[in-house]
Amino acid sequence: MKPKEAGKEEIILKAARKAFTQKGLSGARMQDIADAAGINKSLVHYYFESKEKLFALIFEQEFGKFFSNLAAVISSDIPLFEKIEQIVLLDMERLSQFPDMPLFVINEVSRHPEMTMKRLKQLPVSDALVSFQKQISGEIKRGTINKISAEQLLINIQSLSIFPFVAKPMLKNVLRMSEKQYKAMILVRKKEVAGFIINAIRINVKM
Amino acid sequence: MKPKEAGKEEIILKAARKAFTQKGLSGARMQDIADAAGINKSLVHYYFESKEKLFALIFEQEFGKFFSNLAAVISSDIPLFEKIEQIVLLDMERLSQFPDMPLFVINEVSRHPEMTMKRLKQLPVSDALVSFQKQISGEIKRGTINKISAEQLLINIQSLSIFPFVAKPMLKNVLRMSEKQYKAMILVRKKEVAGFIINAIRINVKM
DNA sequence: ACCAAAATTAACCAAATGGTTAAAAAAAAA
DNA sequence: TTTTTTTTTAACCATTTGGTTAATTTTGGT
Repeated sequence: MKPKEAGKEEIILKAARKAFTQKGLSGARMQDIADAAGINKSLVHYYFESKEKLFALIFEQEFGKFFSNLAAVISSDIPLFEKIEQIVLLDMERLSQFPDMPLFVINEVSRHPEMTMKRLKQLPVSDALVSFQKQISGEIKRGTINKISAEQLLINIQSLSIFPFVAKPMLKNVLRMSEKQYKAMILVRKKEVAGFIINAIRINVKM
Repeated sequence: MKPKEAGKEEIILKAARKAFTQKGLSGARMQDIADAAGINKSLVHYYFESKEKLFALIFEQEFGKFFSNLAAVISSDIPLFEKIEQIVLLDMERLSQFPDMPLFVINEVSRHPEMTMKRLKQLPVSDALVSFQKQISGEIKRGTINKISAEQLLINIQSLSIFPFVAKPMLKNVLRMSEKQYKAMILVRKKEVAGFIINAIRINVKM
């Protein structure tokens, strides 16, 4: 019943994930991964062949997290403002759970754009954007929100959600925050970001 | 009058900057830098001693760009909405000029938070935030904007400005954008982001 | 108990890599 | 021109690193 014995593969993957997300592909060392997993380096190769293969595996997992459920929420059939709240909530939950995932994924995509194209192909985000655009155009016509494209709005939402996690050490240093203060700041964001976005696009009812 | 003969040091630095920003400290190769500069590898050491020293030099330069003028604008004595426009404009100009600077700096700060602490110490951003907070508190009391902390507002501004550059290849892939479309998207942002932020905090005058 | 298959390890290996050295070439000083 | 200093290079070197091999241990079936 110990948290141990999770299967060697799992243990190695866990160690590899930590190493790769922290130091990147070129910065991570197979020996370090083996040490962190408490096993011989050869065993890592025994299970995962090569560093590249292992990295690709980790990347695929992390990449999946990045967009999980996003397309579904974006194209779901709920009111716009509610939807914005949902997206932000989803993002924040995901990011709180995997704080160093986005920087890792962004780095890899930046360094090997071709390799990631494939995975992207089957991602329905771009399609979901179409229905999202329809909804937004409807609201604009109805005069409830200001003119904005679905693309720009989505980028704004993701920027406000993701950036504070990507730039965590930066923000902590520049704004002189302790870990506690940083977490508090994130908590405030969870509550305020959606409202911030909604305010930004909402047209106030004249009284 | 050719653009050549800019001094070997400059040439090396340029090649090093490209290598380090693209591949990171561990991913960049001294041999590649020498090749890109069209010189012998030993000459790189002759001028810059070690890889670490060279990297530190590049990092310092890039890091400087990240915050140049920011503190000054933040604590300047101009109306809030105007100031927001100024900050966004400053960010956008800077980022258009050095598109891969923020990801590079963020990565390095993430991987070596201690090392960067020093440079941060003398950065007056944190101080500038105090006067910025005063200005915001004033506006809130006057009932012109919604309640928000200077910290959160600044993070929002920087998120909306920086993230689209940090996540460029990501966005291009996910949203199926060509380089041309991406640039167009950035252009739109230059015009709209400040307004987006101002709308988000502004309290409409009742009629 | 015995044996075959799977798991695990220690010892190596070859290539890559940051760095050094000593000599040559170029530039500057005399 | 000669000498001295600076710049540049080719040849090495030591270490690191991803990966392999062969042997050992463990496991599971008979």
